[in-house]
Amino acid sequence: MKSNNRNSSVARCHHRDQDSAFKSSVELLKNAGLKLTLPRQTLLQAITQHDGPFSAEDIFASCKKLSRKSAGDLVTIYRSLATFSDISILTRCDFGDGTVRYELLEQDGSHHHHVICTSCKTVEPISFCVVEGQEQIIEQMGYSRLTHKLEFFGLCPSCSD
Amino acid sequence: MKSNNRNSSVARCHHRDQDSAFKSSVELLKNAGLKLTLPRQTLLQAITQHDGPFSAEDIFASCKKLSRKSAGDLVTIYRSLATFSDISILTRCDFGDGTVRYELLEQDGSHHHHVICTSCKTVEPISFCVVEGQEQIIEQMGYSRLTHKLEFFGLCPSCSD
DNA sequence: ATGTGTGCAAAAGCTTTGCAATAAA
DNA sequence: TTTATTGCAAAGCTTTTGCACACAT
Repeated sequence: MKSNNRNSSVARCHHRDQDSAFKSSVELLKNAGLKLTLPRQTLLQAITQHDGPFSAEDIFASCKKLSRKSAGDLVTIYRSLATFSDISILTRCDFGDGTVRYELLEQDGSHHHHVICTSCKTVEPISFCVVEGQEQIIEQMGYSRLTHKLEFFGLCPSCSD
Repeated sequence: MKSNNRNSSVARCHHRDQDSAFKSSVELLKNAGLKLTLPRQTLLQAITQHDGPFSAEDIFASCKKLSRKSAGDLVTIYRSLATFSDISILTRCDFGDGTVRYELLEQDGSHHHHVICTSCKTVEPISFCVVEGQEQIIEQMGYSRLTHKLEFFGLCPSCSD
C-alpha cells in the first residue's frame, strides 16, 4: 500500500490517530448498545491499524496476526463488519471485483475516493471530490438522502512504465 | 424503469435506435472475428431492446421471452456478456449489491452515470459528468489509462414521499 | 473441415443463515 | 440473569470451469 511509504514522524503521528480511532470506535459501539466482545476488540484494533480498504479475509488475516486466539471466526468477522458499517464505524467500498471491502469512516464527516491500479491493485486515496455539486442537482430532481460511490481505475506510476 | 414512461413518438424513435444498436453490435462482433450464433443473436436483440443496466439473470429472462428455444443457456449468457464487454459492445456497471450488471455502451464514446433508489431500486441515468477533470489531475500524478465508476444512491422522488 | 461456441454438470468463490453454546452487561 | 454474540456447519447466490458435442464460417 502506497501510504506505507512514510517517514517515522508521520508514522508516530499515525499511531496517535490509530489510538483515537480505536477509542472513538469503541465509543460508537457502546453508544449503539452493543457489546465489546473479545473478537470485536481484536477486529477494531486490526481495523484502526489498517490503512485503506480491506476485505473480510484481509482483516481476518490481520486479526490472526494480532492474536491467534481472540481473532474470532471468519463468520464473526463478516457479521461484525456489517454491524460496524450499520453504526458508521465503517463504510463499504466496492471495486467491482466480486469482493466487498470496508474502510474506516472518517469521523469528521469527510470522505475520499480511490484510484485502483488495474495491474498491481495498489489503492491510493484521492483527497479531492467534485461530486457534491452533482448531488445538489440530483436533489433538485426530487431525490433525497444522497450518497455516491466514485472509484478511479488505471495504471499506477510504477505499472505505467 | 423510469425511462419506459414515454409517449409513442419517443417509443418509435426508440425502435430505430434499437435497430441501429443491434446492427452496430453485430458489426463489432464480426469485426472481432467472432461468430454470430443463434444464442448471441437473441442476446443482442434482448440487450438492444433493454433499457438500462441488467444482470445476467435479467437478460436471460428477456431472451427466453424473445424465443424459448434460442435463448441459450445461462452459462452462455455469462460467457457472452463477458465477450461483449471485451469488444466494447457492453460496459460493466456495479451497484455494489453482489450482482454484476452490464449496459449497452454508447458508440459515440459518451458515457453516463446512474442514480439508484435505495428503496425501490429504480435506476435513472444521469447525463452530466464532472469527473473527467479529476482524471486529468490523477494523470498528473503519474497514472494512465484512467476510467472511473460513479454511482449515486438515494431515495427517488416516489420513495421520498 | 476447422476451430469457435454451446450445453450440461459440477466446482468455486464469497457471503449468509440456523442453532446450540458462550460470554458481556 | 438475560440478552447479545459467537462458532460451527451447512446452505445460498452468483459466477466460472471442464469437456464432449454442435455449429458457423
